[in-house]
Amino acid sequence: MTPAPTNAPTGPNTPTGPASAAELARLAALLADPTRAAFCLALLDGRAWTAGELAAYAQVAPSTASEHLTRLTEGGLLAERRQGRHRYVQLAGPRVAELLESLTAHLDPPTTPPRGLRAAGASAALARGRTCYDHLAGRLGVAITDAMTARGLLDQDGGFALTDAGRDWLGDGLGIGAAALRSGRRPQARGCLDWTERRPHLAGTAGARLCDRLLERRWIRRIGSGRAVRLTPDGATALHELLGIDSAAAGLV
Amino acid sequence: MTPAPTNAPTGPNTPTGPASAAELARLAALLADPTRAAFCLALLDGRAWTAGELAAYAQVAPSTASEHLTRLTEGGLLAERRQGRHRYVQLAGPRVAELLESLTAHLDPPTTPPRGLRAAGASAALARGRTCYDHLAGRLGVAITDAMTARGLLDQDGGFALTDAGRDWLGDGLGIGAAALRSGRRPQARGCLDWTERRPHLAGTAGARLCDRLLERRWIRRIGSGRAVRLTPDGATALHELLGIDSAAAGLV
DNA sequence: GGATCGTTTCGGCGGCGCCCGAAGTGTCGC
DNA sequence: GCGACACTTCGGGCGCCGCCGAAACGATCC
Repeated sequence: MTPAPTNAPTGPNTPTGPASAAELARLAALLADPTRAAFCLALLDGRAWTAGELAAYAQVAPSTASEHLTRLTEGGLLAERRQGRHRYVQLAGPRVAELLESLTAHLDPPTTPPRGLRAAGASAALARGRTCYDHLAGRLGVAITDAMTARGLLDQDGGFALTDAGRDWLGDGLGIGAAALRSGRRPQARGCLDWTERRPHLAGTAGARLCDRLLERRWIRRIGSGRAVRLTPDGATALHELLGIDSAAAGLV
Repeated sequence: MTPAPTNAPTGPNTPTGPASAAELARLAALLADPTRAAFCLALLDGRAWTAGELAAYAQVAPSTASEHLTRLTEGGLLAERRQGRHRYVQLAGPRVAELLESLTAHLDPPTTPPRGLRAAGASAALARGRTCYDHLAGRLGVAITDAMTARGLLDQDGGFALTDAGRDWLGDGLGIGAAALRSGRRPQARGCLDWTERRPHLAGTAGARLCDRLLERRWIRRIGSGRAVRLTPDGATALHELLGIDSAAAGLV
């Protein structure tokens, strides 16, 4: 007995669904081109790039890059700021960064390690620690997240949320008050899946403030102009005192 | 003084980034076609559709639908099951559903209300209550989420997580034990943004088990063959007893 | 003022991909 | 067995889109 198909053709292609298929397709099409995708991934470092930089990065003519940037901006994924003869663009906001994370998290295989000494060194630095839009990722981000969870500051069992103890810890230990954690509709804590570790690390406003604070206190520092960060000696001491993290054992240095 | 652009062209288009731009583009391209997007949105009801149903739904020839389904399946978004002369397809898993949610949540305007009596009636039923892949959405889903939060069963302040009280409540009140909530890497609680309410509702394994249980106990029932569900009189009573929800006032009936 | 640089607009080329109809394969009902 | 049905494969047509180079524009530097 094969059951006859019973699903109702509830509606046509036109806007009957949760959102019109046309809109979804239009959004997806923005990222469906390798060059535009490369732009967005580059901009995941959270900073503003000029049109020319992106063109060079993706190896296309400036005119081509210009057209792509216009599409991405009009599509709401990018925000632009004209300054003199430069066109600075960056991701339109945390929500766009989250969207890109969701998508990249679905890319099946962790990419194979790069060849070459220089590339390998840069890759290793990125794996140790980096920014992911506005929060920390890499082994550093995961280590902090794990330590916070182990100390009952973060709850990963029931989802991904700061505990009351976690909020106190951010306030007392790092001076990140409740006000700094409130920011519109953005969640305070959110899990962001890491592409090197394949494990979640702290994102949301708490993750962003934490990253800000660590940079302010010079516990971490940016390496060159990229998204990689390294732990300073002061930072290693502080993480040990605050969270009991052994930075050498965790492979953070 | 205009600062000179300082971002380093850290690498070419090739796989230097978090994930190769080509892979991201390939994934996005799967959803960049209106017909494929319509398929995926239809499949967000969590059930299996036949190829013919989807073709009729999206108003394309069977041959066209067949090709699209092959691409979506090979791309990892859909899972298929051949049964006799039918090809049943459904979303490949909760992660794909989450991906689609992330994308649809980014579609700017809540779609304008549909014209026509029949369409308006169906739309109103969907707004009252429906399934979203494997959990509850619409006013019903939001009302349950809000009530759980108000009663301290769910923590939305620090993120989105079940509290200890919440786990007890699921176990004692609904017979959903800790074992049922554990399911690989999937989070127990997760916020899913609603397209009608623009507010989060409970997803994750807890949301899925909760939906299962409500269907089992006949507290909710599917309307026809779509994704809309309605609250039964027994269900209204139970929700009032368990969560203090006034279903009439909440617009659930 | 003129030269330079970053960016934009335009034309044109090439290719991919979406679509359909027609024909073919396998399954089910009689 | 034969027809009906669901689906798939194949060719071919059409349109869109990404790419570039050339030329125009505006800001900056000298």
